[in-house]
Amino acid sequence: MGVAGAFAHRLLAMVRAPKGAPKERVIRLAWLCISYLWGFLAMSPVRVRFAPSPTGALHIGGVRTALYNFLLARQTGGTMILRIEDTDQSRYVPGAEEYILESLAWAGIHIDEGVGVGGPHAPYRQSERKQLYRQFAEKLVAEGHAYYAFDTEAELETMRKSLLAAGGSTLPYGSQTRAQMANSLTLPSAETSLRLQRGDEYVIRLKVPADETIHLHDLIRGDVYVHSSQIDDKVLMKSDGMPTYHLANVVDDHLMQISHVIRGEEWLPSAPLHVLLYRSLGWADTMPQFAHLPLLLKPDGHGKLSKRDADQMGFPIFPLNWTDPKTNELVKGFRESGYLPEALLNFLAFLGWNPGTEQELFTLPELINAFQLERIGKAGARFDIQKAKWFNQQYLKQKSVADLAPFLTAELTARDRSVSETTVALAITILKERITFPHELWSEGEFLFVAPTTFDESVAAKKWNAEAVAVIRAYKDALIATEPFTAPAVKDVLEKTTQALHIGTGKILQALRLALTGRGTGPDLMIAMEIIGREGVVARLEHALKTLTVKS
RNA sequence: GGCCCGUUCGUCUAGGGGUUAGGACAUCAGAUUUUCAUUCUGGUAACAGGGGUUCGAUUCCCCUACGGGCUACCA
Repeated sequence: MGVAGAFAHRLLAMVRAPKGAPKERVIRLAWLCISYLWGFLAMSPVRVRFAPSPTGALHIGGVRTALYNFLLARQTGGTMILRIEDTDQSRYVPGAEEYILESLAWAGIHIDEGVGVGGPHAPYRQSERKQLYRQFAEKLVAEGHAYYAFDTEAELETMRKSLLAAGGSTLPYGSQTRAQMANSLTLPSAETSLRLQRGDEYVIRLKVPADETIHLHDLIRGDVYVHSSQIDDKVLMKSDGMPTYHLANVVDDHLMQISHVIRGEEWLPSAPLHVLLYRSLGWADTMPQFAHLPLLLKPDGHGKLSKRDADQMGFPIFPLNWTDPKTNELVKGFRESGYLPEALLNFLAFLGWNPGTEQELFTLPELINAFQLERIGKAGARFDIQKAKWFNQQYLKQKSVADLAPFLTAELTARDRSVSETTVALAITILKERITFPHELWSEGEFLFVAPTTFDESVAAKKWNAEAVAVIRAYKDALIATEPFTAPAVKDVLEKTTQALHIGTGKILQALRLALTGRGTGPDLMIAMEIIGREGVVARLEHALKTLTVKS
């Protein structure tokens, strides 16, 4: 619909345009048709997956990967699949899967099919698909594309060392070295079957061709070529009976009819291996398209953003709070730090992608509409929290008073304070323009409801002088009789008081603020006074006059 | 070390053979706000370097430098 509309619009614009010779126009028209036809083809429903492994908290780069997958799925009316890649039992972390599910739900990245929702290709947890992978691995062995290998870790280590000693650039296990190792290619077949029957530990390795250039077309990076001598005979099935990522990933993507593999750049080096696997399994013609995303880098640009950066850098990198089950250490999440999911998504979308226009604020539907894989950049993007904060502020500003009210009322009820709805609404109105996070409603606005117990020393030293004291003393007396006690009335009285004393209002305003709030800065003071109310204002002024002393 | 990918203001990026190299965040200054914040206006600020190709290169090609990724029976 959107595409058709845009097409019609441009067509119309072109026909109307007086510019260009007729012939030129025809060419341009043809071009336009071709490009939109291409666009339609690219818009055909897509099946994409987000496939994290439950080894800890999902980090923010993973959320971005999920987001890009999701955007493409929604844009094309396609399907977003969640697959859990839990083939490494030793790295499994309890709670991680639930964490992933909850994070995606919070972010608004909806899963159509997969863990948590089910679907036609269930199960979606790789540990539960174990038997499937074995079948394909055995098939590869039977067809000569893979082989059994019996080498122990120690033997592999020895090989590695000897290669290194020889000045080796050769892979530890590949076409150059496999002939010297203990595997079904070198051992007599009787020996192989004996070992297999006996229950010796073994792995299944892919037999990578010796001399071939493997081509890979990446939607983001273009054509990538890797020589097969650079790829080692990767383990497909581990000795514990589990597949490695490479096998499980390719098998599942094929079986689940994935059309686009959108994942981090760290997978680019093994992508040619995956191409080889698709070929060996006879699935070359239905191989998905690849798009390898630029990485999210640490703020200093050195290294990819990692879990360790979380609290060292002073900003979250996990979507939600995460308590490490081993260390019991709590790491704060974006949600708990006050980031709004729509702001985080908007920020994340722009880390490595942009629409090519000058619009920066995008709702989710707008992102879905504007997103294009082709417009994803190639270079790694540093993670800069400043911009995330700005996005958050923008989205927070758009929130209604009703949306924000709970943040304030929760704090108030926690303190057994009951405040009228209109007062809360008034407080939010003056506070919301100044804050970046919802919790700042309280940190910035607490004084509206609770009298200050301390005063900012530096402000007092600068602003609390004889003039201020004179004005505040007179003002306090005048306020006792002020009726009604509203912002305009209170302002009027203040102006009259200062005029009578021949002192500029501006000169004493900060002292007044200090007396009322304990601080030198804050929201509109007159409205604040209305919220505090006559009784509170007078009491606070009296307290301040007693407590603060004029320093000469 | 080897292989792969990359490099436009401090950061995210637009652009692309001839542009005053555009925007946003951050920063600085001014205006508004009788304070601060918000808002508005303006400023500082970038094509990594060297060779080609070309009338012309930031844009295309090569090399170098730098950065990143991978190099596990981890994903």
